Amino acid sequence: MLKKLPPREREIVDLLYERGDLTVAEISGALTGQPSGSAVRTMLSRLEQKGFVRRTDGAKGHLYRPAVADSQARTTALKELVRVFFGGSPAGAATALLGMTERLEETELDELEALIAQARSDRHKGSE
Amino acid sequence: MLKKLPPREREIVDLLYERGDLTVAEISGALTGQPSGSAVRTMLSRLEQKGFVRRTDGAKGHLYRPAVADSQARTTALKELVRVFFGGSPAGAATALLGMTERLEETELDELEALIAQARSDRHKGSE
DNA sequence: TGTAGCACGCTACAAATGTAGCAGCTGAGT
DNA sequence: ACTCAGCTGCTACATTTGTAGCGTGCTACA
Repeated sequence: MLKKLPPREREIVDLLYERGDLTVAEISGALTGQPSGSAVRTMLSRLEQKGFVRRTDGAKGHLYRPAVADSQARTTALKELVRVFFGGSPAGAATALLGMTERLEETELDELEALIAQARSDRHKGSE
Repeated sequence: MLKKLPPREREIVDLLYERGDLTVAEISGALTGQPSGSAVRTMLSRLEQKGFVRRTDGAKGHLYRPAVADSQARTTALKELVRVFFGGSPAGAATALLGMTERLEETELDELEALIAQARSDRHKGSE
């Protein structure tokens, strides 16, 4: 799990989830304090060792990406956050999310309402 | 920010957000691997030093709690997670949240719909 | 075909982290 | 008053993290 990673390694993995495949140079440039390529390479080796990132041979050098699929990582992270900060209530988290947003697209609102409608029907069909 | 904390310290702070005020013994008992009270005390001292936790004198020993208010910590964590895993789209995260849930309470669904309705009206009032 | 980049993998090392041992203080029971 | 139990704050120390320096190999191009 990502929580077990030290700060800098976590920062790198987060960056990879955010931006996708990146080279050492790109990572080093994006990290706070712009550490040397050497430093970043060491981190990446350790992350690879631990199984958090995978490497590909690209034209301009190696490319790195998270080893765990985005979708799975998202779900895990979300669950964890919900447990810690929202007493395990996804609805509470969703509420906070909605309240937090400055501006939502109309289509997004539609989509959410559809989701809610579906949750309602699932609920009635499920039991009780 | 919480992301800068090493794994074990992060684990402690998360626990405090999850459970509220705790004693050293309670923390030590709840952590993975049940580290000694000594170890936990050291961590807590460091966390206090760094300004992440605050201490209170309770009857059965010191009580520890997060220094940053829950509401603020929640928002920060949520924003971060949305940025890293959902391309900065809160609606996307909310969708994932809804889809993830096994069962939602009727009242929660109502609340969410109300939130959405309000977001709509805010949106129309705001501009365009 | 020499040489100026790049990018890479080691090696090294200071600082931070994770953990526990120990001695002291305080309150309750005898 | 004596002692035991529970907590506390140091101190110490092995391991892990974070960072950089080097020497090497491979292009591309003067």
